[in-house]
Amino acid sequence: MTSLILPTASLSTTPQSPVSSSSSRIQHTLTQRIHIPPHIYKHPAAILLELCTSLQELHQIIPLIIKNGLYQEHLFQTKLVSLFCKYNSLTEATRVFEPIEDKNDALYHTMLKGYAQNSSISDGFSFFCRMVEEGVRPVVYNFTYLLKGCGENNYVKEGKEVHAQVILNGHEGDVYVMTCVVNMYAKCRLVEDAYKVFVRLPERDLVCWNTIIAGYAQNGFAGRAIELVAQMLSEGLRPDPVTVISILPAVGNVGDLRVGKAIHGSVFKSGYERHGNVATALVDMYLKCGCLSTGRVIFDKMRSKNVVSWNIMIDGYAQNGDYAEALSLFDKMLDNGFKPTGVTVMAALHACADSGELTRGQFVHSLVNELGLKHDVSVMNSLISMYCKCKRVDIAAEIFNNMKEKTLVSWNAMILGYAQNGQIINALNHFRLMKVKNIDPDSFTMVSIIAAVTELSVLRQAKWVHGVVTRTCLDTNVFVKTALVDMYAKCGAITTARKLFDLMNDRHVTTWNAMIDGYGTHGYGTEAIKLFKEMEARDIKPNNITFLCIISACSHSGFVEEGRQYFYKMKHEFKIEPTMDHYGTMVDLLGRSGRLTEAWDFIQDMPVEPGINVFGAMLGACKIHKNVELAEMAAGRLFELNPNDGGYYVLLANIYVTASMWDKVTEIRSKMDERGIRKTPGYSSVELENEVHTFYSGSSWHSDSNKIYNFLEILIDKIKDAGYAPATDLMQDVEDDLQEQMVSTHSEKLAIAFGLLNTRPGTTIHIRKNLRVCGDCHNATKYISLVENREIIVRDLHRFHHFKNGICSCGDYW
DNA sequence: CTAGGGTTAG
Repeated sequence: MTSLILPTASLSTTPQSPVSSSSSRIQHTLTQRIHIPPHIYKHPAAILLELCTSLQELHQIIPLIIKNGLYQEHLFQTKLVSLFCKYNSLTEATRVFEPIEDKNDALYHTMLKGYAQNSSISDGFSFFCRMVEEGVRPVVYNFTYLLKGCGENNYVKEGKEVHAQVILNGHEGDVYVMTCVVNMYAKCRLVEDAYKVFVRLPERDLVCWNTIIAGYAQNGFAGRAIELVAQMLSEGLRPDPVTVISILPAVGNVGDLRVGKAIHGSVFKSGYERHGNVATALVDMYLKCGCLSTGRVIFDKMRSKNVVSWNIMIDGYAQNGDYAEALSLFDKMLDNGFKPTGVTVMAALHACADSGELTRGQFVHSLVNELGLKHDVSVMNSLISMYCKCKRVDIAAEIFNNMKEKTLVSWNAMILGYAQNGQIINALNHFRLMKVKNIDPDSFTMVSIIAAVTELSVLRQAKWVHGVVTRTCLDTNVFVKTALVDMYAKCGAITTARKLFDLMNDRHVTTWNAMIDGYGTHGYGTEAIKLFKEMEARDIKPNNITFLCIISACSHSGFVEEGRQYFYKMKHEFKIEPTMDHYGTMVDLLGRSGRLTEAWDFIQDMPVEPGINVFGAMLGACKIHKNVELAEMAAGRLFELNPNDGGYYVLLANIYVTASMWDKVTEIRSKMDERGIRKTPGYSSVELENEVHTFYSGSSWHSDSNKIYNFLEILIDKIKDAGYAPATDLMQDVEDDLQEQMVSTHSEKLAIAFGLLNTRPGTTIHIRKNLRVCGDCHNATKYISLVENREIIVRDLHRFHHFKNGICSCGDYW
């Protein structure tokens, strides 16, 4: 970095010594003034250079220059340096530049421009220093290149240095270079410093006003930018298209439709709406303000749409969830012969991902290769996300592994993909791999990792990830903290979750949702309602998820009236349209409490076609309350919608079992055999010493199998003495004692026995089950918690059961 | 060589 420091002493004296003392310099100055004869500047080679458009063409022209003996001419040398710089070939430019013996000022200035625009900032600075040392006096526009480079690369220290040099060289009053200084500070996010320079300018023209306005707009100070536009108007300056294009994105970002419309009006009056980029900026503003149709009208009217206009429109639809329209517009863009850019492809992939359109996603993927966007990391990251969202983590992983240049975003996309597709081990392994490769995680990484651990629901891992978050200082991020609250709640540590929640001073709606849902799934309905009321008291606006959580919490606690009120409140007070999940939860609320006909009527009154989850909730309620008639009706509709889910067949069969309708049971079982539908095998897992042990019903593969079965036998005798009666009414043609033996080896019981055997007395046992806990196991676990004096927390498919002193937090209501 | 400001984004 020291090479970037400018030679202040020699420079500051430059204004006082207009001509360098070196004698060769005097000669150079003289040659510069030599008149260039027309046979040189009108030579066909000179004209060809003027028309040159690419590096290849330039290479073809050079032999012509040499053949005609023009290579030594200053005009050609300068032009060659300039063109090589323009086509990004700095090595060739220096190859022309260095051997020249009598370099004139123009040559130095050209070379400097090349370094400043195409190379690293330090190269630009080094060359500047060299130029000064070799006696060339810097001219004012030399500083503009350097300032631009500082701004683009966030080089604050160097930028300030150039600012000082500009003043030392007496250019303080030059509005051109001072505008560059203003721009440099604004680009370095020091917009207040930019403003200080701006206000001290002796004269302020439209361009420098535009610069400071854009500066505030780009740094997130939309209001201030709008204010400055007003001030500019009051000083008698009329905005031009650049002013409009600078201010509109800021207006869009804050969603100030009123100001946006006012600008639209003035644009219309001045006739700027014919300016393609102004129209594009207007479309963008309307889309960001959520006015899709207005944006579309302007877009459709545009005569000269460019790629950016298409990109904005496509992305606007994708962002607003209208994936079909986004993709149809993408097709239209291709039909109109536009070449998609990386941004287009990312918007299209976003639409494919969120609508699960794998086939179209793969089509876009093929375009990526055709368009030569394979080396655009952002595009590749979008491909990874698309494949993950479309559940093809395998393809995503292949892309990820083949990427030469991975960014943090690539890692985040891959880890999130693994976490969301249940590949927890892969997610954690990639997190470890990141560390090996010395890539520091950010808040996005941590949210994904926390989600993965939440899926595991192992308290030990939860504490580990919490530790990582603290050590990496990412525990200040709201999203990370919210994920932690959710994680602790889902790991059964509801008290820890609440402690973290209370420690937060910057909660997001999702934070409240996580906590309310945590209470709900643990059966703490009263706490959930209390929290909702606190939200209201603090004027925090609930969203549709909040209502889903609170109604579900009411359902789990049997608060039917309260649940109904929240549903009403959501629709009428908060004007939130219920989703299918809300309807499902309402059916669950009514059905669970025994109001079966009411639940059925609720389904009939739904304004939309009921989905699978709605009939699923109905069927579940029929199982609890033993209603065969309604169960058959719900199941009929359910099998029409989803004929291949084994779980619902088993549920109906069990309803028949309870009603002793054995012929119906046989009928269902043979139907399942016919259609090749199988029940998901149930399993329970328990964590021990950093290892997760999984048990299936009646399984004996565990190395401690004998010990577990012996212990379980003693345990069941013990709870029988306490009053436990095993369920023996589950099958028709099986003897009671055999049935008892079958239920006694359910996976939950094996996992609990294993947990008790391997933990110290008094330790809480955490069990995870992939299905809903069965009635007999629920009953047995209550007794076990009593006789063993242990707290047992079972997380099943839908909720948590906290067993303590012979009772369960669900109040036998699940 | 002969200067300064603007639009889309995971």
